[in-house]
Amino acid sequence: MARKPAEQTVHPDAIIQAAAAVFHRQGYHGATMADIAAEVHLTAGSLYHHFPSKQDILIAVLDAGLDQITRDVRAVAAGRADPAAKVRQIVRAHIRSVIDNASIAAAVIFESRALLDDPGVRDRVAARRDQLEALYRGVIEAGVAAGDFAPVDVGIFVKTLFGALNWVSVWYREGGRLTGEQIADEIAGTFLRALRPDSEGRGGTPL
Amino acid sequence: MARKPAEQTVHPDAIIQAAAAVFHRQGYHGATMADIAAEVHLTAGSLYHHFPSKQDILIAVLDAGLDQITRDVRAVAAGRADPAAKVRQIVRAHIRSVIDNASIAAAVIFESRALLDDPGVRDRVAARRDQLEALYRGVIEAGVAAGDFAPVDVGIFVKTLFGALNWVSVWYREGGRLTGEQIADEIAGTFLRALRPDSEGRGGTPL
DNA sequence: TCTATAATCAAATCTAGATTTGATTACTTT
DNA sequence: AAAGTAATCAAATCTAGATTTGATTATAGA
Repeated sequence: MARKPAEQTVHPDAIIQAAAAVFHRQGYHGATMADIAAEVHLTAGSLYHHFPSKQDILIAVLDAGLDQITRDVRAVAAGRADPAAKVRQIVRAHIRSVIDNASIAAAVIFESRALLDDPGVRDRVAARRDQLEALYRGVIEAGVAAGDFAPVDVGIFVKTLFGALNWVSVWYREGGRLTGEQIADEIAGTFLRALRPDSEGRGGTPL
Repeated sequence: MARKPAEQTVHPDAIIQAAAAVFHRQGYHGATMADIAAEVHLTAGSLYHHFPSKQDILIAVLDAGLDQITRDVRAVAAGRADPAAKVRQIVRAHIRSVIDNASIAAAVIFESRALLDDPGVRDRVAARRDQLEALYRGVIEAGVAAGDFAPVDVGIFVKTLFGALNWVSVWYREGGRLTGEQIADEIAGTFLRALRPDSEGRGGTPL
């Protein structure tokens, strides 16, 4: 009783998307292979033809999410806009990423913990996160060094920014009061104001 | 083969603490009743003498966490310091709460999702979160109304602040470069700078 | 067309782990 | 000290759900 020829063959990416959606809805542990399979009209067993295990599906989801955001942020960081513009662009990119791929982003943020046991995987994901954080740090440091930004504690500032941006995936709802763009601008504004050099300017090149 | 008389009788709070620690380490679903029991030198079955189910233990953990932070924040919000001082105090209280009870705080932030199914519980926890958020909102709104703060979008601002503060529980490590107090001050500083009324002051009572 | 391979499915395995059960013993009360 | 209650334990239940297994069939390539 087998079925489904070529046109119905499922692409791995479709499974990743489907899994992310189910993880988002029910959490990694709350998601069964059958749930994920149903999303792409397969049976649980068939998933093993595409991925060796449930955990590997999660890993694929996380990789996809980190790939995407890292690519976007890296592009901004590498550009030659001034620091303030870069911060604005990064915030936009981050939020766009969180909103456009809400499920995958949520997985990166909330489900990485599910891999806490496997040290190999855990470390790889952690490393990728650190790498992303480093991009942010670079931009802020450059701004501080140039005197464009107030002399904040860059480590704390970046983590603060990260938390605020990631948290968007917790509360953002399609069709809410503001668009993603507006939210991004509002948040970017908040952090850019926080970075304005002190008016009681002593030190740093004045604007 | 039973044991352990009075002195070894376990207080429910001890179980809550122990469970929070295990949840923190392994996540709710990754934590077994045996793990939690071991933490307080009991066997899995004995836990049922104190809590009707694993889920009820999680609920108790979440309640404890929300109780604590809500109490602290409410005290600040109700006080009559000026808005800026209140913001600083709230940030301190929130971070102290996150750091002093890292496990419980992490549970509130990350494991609430484990209750997504049970609508009754989910809604109750959500309501308590909203209630906490409302306290923050009130303080910011008062400051904006008084002209002490720039006219930010309060809804977004509060969520941004929330995200930043909660995220501390993700990265904070005992014995790190900065103390909790220092971290709180740095973060409070960031948000207070973001709230400074525009220097190009038009409208609002100048400082 | 014949054959190998890929993609599926239904049904069987297997296991971890939550919850129950039935003692057992310590403490408290009378 | 007898009786009742609270707190434990070890061992048994039970079930969900990940993973395996053994067919089955469509499509591609020879």
